Amino acid sequence: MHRNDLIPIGTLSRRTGLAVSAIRYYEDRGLVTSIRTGGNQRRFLRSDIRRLSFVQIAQKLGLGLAEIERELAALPRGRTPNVMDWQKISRSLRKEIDSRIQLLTRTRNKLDECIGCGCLSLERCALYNKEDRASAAGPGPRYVLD
Amino acid sequence: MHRNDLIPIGTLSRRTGLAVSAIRYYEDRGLVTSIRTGGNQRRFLRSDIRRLSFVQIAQKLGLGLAEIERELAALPRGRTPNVMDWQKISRSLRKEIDSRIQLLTRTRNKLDECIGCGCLSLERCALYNKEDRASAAGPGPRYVLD
DNA sequence: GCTTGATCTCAAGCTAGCTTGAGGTTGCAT
DNA sequence: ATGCAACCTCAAGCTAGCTTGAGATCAAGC
Repeated sequence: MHRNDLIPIGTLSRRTGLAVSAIRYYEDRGLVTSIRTGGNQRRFLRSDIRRLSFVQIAQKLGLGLAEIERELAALPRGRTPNVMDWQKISRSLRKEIDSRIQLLTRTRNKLDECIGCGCLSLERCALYNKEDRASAAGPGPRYVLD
Repeated sequence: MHRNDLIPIGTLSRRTGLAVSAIRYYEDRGLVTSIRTGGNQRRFLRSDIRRLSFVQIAQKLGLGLAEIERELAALPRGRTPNVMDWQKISRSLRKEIDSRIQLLTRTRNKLDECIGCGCLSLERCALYNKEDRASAAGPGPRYVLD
C-alpha cells in the first residue's frame, strides 16, 4: 500500500540471510519475481521475505528448488499471500517432514535388525534388497539437515 | 578361499548395484582400495561389497563421501572386518539417524505452532519475527532452521 | 556536483558426485 | 588362436545450486 512495500534486493538479502546473488538466481529460476525501477533496479514485495524464508526451510528439509517451486505454486498470484495461504502451504511442508521421519524410522528399525545379525550387506538383509532401495530413493546429497 | 576372495569390478558392481564408474570414483576418493592383476585390472575383496553397501546406506542418510570416509576409518586395516566391526560402525550410523529424527521432530513442532497461529506469513510469528529470540541469531528463519 | 555504495548484466567458475566417450588392453570361452 | 565382453586411463561433461569477477550504471548523502 505504501511506497515502502517495495524493497531493494539488498534489504531482502539482509532480511532473509540469503546472498544477493542467490536471490537473483532464485528470480532466474522463477522462485520469486520483482518489478523494476526506472533505473532498472529490482524491487521486491515485503511478502517475498516470507516467501524466501519458506524456500530456506523447505531446502533444509531436503527439497530441491524445482519441488519448492511446485509448492509455492499453491500461493496466489497477483495478491499478497494471507494467513490461510501460508497455513495451507505449511501443512504441505508438514506432510513432507512426516514422511521423512517415517522413512528414517523405518531405516533405523532395519538397521537395528542388521546390527543384530551383523549382515549389513547380505542379499537377504532387509536394509538392502532391491524393493526397498526403490522406495527409499529420493533425498540424495541435498538431504543435509545439519 | 584363495582366488575366489578376489573379485573384478564388474562383479562388485552387480553385487552392490553401483555403477562401475562410481566404484572407480570411490577408489579415487579413497573409500575403497583394490589390488591389480598382472594385466592391470582391479581386484577387490569380497568384504568390499559390504563396505560399499554401507556407503550407500550412509549416503541415503545424507552423509557426504568425506564423512562416510571418516566413519569407515573405524574399520580395521589389513584384516577383513568381522561382525563386531560392522556392529560398531552400524551403531554409529544409528546415532546419526537418531539425531536427524530429533531435528526433524523439533522442526515439525515449531512448524505446528506456526500453523496454529496461522503466522507463517505474519511479522509477529515466532518463526520469522526479527524482534524475538530468533533474531538474536541474525536474519532469516533461524528459529525453525536451528 | 561529487563520491560512494548499491545495483545491474553476463560469463565463467566452483563443489559434489558422478557419467560418458575415446581409444586401447585383457582374459576367458570356444 | 580368436572373438568379444569386460577392463583400463584420461579428459570432458553433467545437474544442482550457487559465487565471483568484470565493467557499467544508479541512488543518495554531503
